[in-house]
Amino acid sequence: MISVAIIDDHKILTEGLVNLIDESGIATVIGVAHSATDCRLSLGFWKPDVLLLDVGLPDVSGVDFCKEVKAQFPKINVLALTTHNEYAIVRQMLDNGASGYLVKNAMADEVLAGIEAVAAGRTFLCHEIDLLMKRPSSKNIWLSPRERELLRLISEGLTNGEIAEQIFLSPETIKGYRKNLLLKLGAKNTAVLVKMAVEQKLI
Amino acid sequence: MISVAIIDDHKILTEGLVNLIDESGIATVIGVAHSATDCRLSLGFWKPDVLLLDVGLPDVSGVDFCKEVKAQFPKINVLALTTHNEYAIVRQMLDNGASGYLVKNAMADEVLAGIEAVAAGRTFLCHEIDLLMKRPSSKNIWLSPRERELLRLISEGLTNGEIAEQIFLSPETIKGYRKNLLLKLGAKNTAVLVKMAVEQKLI
DNA sequence: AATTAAACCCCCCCTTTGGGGGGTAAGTAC
DNA sequence: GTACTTACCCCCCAAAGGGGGGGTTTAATT
Repeated sequence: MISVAIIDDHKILTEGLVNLIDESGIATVIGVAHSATDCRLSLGFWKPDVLLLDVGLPDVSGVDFCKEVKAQFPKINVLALTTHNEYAIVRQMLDNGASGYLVKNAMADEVLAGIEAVAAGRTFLCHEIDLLMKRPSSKNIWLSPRERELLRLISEGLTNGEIAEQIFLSPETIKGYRKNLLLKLGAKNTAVLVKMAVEQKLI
Repeated sequence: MISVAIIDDHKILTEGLVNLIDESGIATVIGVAHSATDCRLSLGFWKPDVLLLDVGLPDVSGVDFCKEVKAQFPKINVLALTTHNEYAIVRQMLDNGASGYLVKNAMADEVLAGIEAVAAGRTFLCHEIDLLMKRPSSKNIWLSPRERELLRLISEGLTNGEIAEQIFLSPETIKGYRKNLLLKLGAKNTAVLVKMAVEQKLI
């Protein structure tokens, strides 16, 4: 029997999930938390095989929390369960050690299949995310850490000069990054750049 | 007994909701749809007292769908149930005829209280949204239709000249709107303006 | 009926920033 | 060895944005 812990702030959803999993016969829910803080207190005690993790937690980002969990309990297999279907989020979760990724409108059987797969040490992506990750790479934008930092500063409204001051570079270098970001994202100008950054959760 | 229809693409959530409502004794679920298209086909037949409506539907915006439903079936009381906690979304839903608004991490009893209230013709906001709507109005930004249109065009990367051409105004007028938007949203420049627009769902 | 508020529209001047076009070069990961 | 990241530099001009100044129409409040 696979032991599962759930962390999600949507109480109605977790209730449904507990039912679904407990009645499946393949797994059993040994704990539910509604925030990362709650979870931290109990996780070491629960020691679940699989952790169903929402990305939109109220207190910390699920992306960061995944990293934290994997660092502390490498044996726990994290299965992301979220509404986000953006490449950047999936990619970050997987990079941070998640074993699988489900979108919340997935079918119930995909949840069970995902739990089984990650418990067995395999990776699992639900159908929608599998398609997403296999798209032509031109649509799946990935930025270097430095580029993400620049994009964040640009989105906050800093000018090239202000950014240069803040990260100790020449304004000309910042300009270079800016050009590159526009090119990479295919954005016409800063407005589109920022829109894409927020919409695609690049920052 | 209050009759309730649910429209939400998160299948696990709807299952939980059906249980919750049916077991409450105050209401009964007479139909579930996973998209607006599905719902349109059945709504006239179901004729529910209350429609639990998700805003993030896969096919159309819940905001638009609410308007559509209220136009066709004014007697159905729409209760929004969604993850969005942005002022602009709540405001639009209420303007489009919704009787209540719940965020998805609300407690189960708030869902039932909401159903009871809107079925009785009252309006209902869950605690979190009630607080949100009562914030000092400086934090709850509301734009005129024209301003929203301008903001949309700016976010799409059009220059003042291009916008002027498209909506048959002088570029100077566009400039005026731009200034006003920056002032109204307290944004330093276009980058911040666009970021706020996307994050606060103003467009 | 008069006032007010808000949305809506237009014009001037001026400075800073953004963005298009070229480059170069070190470090490191595959 | 070659591809990627990070880092830096030049010129040029169109656009954004800060500061003024006008004005109309429409709806609500007094």
